[in-house]
Amino acid sequence: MATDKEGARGRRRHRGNNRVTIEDVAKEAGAAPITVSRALNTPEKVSARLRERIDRAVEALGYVPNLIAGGLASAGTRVIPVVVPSLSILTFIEVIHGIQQTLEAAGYQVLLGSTDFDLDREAALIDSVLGYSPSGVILTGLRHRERAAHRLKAWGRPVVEIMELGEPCIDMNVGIDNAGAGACMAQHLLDRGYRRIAFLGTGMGMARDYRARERYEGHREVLEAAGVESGLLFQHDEPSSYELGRQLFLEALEARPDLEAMHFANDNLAAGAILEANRRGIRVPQDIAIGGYLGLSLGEHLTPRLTTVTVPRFGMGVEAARLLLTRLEGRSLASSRVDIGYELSVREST
Amino acid sequence: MATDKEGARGRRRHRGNNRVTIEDVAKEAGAAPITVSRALNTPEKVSARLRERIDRAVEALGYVPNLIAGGLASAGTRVIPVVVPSLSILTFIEVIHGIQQTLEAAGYQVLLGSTDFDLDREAALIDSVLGYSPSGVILTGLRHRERAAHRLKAWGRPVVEIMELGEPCIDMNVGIDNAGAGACMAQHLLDRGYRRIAFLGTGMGMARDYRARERYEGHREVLEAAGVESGLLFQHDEPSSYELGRQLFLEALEARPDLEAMHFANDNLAAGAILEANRRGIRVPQDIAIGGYLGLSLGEHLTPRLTTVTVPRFGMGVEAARLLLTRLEGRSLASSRVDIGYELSVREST
DNA sequence: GAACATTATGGTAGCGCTACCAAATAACCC
DNA sequence: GGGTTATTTGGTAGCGCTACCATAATGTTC
Repeated sequence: MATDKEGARGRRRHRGNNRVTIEDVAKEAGAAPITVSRALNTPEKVSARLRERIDRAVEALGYVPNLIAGGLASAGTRVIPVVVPSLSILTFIEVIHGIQQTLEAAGYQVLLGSTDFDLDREAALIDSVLGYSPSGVILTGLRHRERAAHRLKAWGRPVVEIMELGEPCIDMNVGIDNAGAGACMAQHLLDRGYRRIAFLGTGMGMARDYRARERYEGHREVLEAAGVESGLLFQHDEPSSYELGRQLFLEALEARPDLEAMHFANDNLAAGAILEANRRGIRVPQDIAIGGYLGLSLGEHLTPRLTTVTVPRFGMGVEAARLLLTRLEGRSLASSRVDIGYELSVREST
Repeated sequence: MATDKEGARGRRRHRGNNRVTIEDVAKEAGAAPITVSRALNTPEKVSARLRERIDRAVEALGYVPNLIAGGLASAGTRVIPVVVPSLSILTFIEVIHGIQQTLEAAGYQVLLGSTDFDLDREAALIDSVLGYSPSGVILTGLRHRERAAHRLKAWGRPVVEIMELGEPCIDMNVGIDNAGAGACMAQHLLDRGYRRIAFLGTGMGMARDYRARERYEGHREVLEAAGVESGLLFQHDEPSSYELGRQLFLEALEARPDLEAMHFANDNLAAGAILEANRRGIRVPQDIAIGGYLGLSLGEHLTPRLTTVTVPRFGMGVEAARLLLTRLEGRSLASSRVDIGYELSVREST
């Protein structure tokens, strides 16, 4: 019964990809392949009776849709590439976590790409991932090669740029105001009565993390407006680490023994500094005050607890994913730009 | 001159996916699409002259291959799903980093999946990612639902199971000997002269991180063999954090004030404990010795520096990716099981 | 119950690429 | 030069699915 017409199974061309196809399910359920497709993708368009038969067939055969084929036919796989500068920076990881959790719950998969802060690699990576016909893309930052930005705009699907906020963006933008965050900590240090304040960071050349530079600019403007020495900057160009924080701390202390406060570009550096201060018996904040940026949980466990500007990294990922999903589901967007905000967490180190 | 036969461009069916296709390149270069395909995938099979013309056309038109179409035709996208239990655990992140860096250099993309330590979700996720016709798969651990393991075996492409070592594995296996690592630290603590030694961990029920349980078993056996109290176990079921380390530390101290050493299931917990000891003025290791597992860089910056069992997390990712690539490139494998090893890093906390 | 709107199913074609095989061309040998 | 063997190129078909349209079944209205 129901002999295979037109050549039968098994005459498959390529190396036996013996997976169950939609056709197998259709036969099993006594329906057309297209109807099976509908039953899976838009169940409300298939009668309950048939749908049930199809579901049973799917179950019985262990059918798993070939998303590649589906993607080719409908020009859109359920993949969202997320392109970040580095996977060794905890911040990006936490953002990715938020993105991944939100997207996976909605049936999308995250494709990971990292650029090592190189805009050319970013452009190449964008080209490459567009080859997967993704449903949308999430990028880090607002600065990209012209070619990449242009291609993404022409592409016409949802694109979210994260981490920073500004004009122009390709499509949607979720981030925080870096200059504001830098200014916020600087203002706090001033309010605390500190006057000789340094900024300590890393990779702040244009090539690497220019967001740290924006924070520095915000910091500098506040100090300048207050009529305080504003150009105290210590920086290296290696990736952030506890070790680098330690080094910056010692260097700054040696170069300017009169410093009252240190504003670190991130909590990793600040933590390295506090840990070194602990080791040397330097009292924080009595001898030197220390402020950070990020809100890593480590900060709350140091002695003294680290004063920092807390940024909802996970939340930023969730929000970016939500924006993307909203657009993918065709719902309209209240705003295509979301300021995720930050919060000054005053603790013991300042 | 060369008018478009058969209906011309622009009669494209779906929503104007106006990307440049291989056909456009072929026309531009005056060759057949299949030849363009060859020029890109197996350049050595195309004459230098033609290849150059094609390369120029690719450049001129900004052609980017549609990997979805290629994947459908040749049954294999250059995607490697990496399935881990959680993205909030630094260890997995570092492993993923190693994998990602190695695979991306070889032109593969990492597809990220997380299971939240749920084997059913893992099985569902495996089904789902197989729908992307990936070139291979990397999984965490050796324990999976029967259905998932069976499906992957039948699938016939490279599969690497990471993090732990053992039998049976689906295909290839890169990891470390957890029981051995636990025993190693226990032995060290004994060698140091400590006798009342506790193990402190988290999520060690079968459902969650059973690798920590294996370390505990290794630890216990060593203590038992030494004729020392061996069942001292403190554990919670929340995810690891500094905070949890702090709590476990205090609980253990209260329950057993006579403890001489604490063996933590990982460095996050151990660091939380040391930081709390710092805060309370409890001397480590004089009052209580503390050992960890992982080799996080934080450990080297604590006071005292943390004695730990260092595991090459990044290296494990690199090795897993290498194994996979070796198989994908058709080269033969020295061994399908790699013990990545660990190293006892004796520092100040024991 | 005829005329229409609505919903449920199926047929066909094609997404863009590459496996397979056939044809054309170049290279080589007595 | 005829015959043989490499090398280079092209034609065809189809990977598994879904967009689009056509048709069939059902419901609704007066």
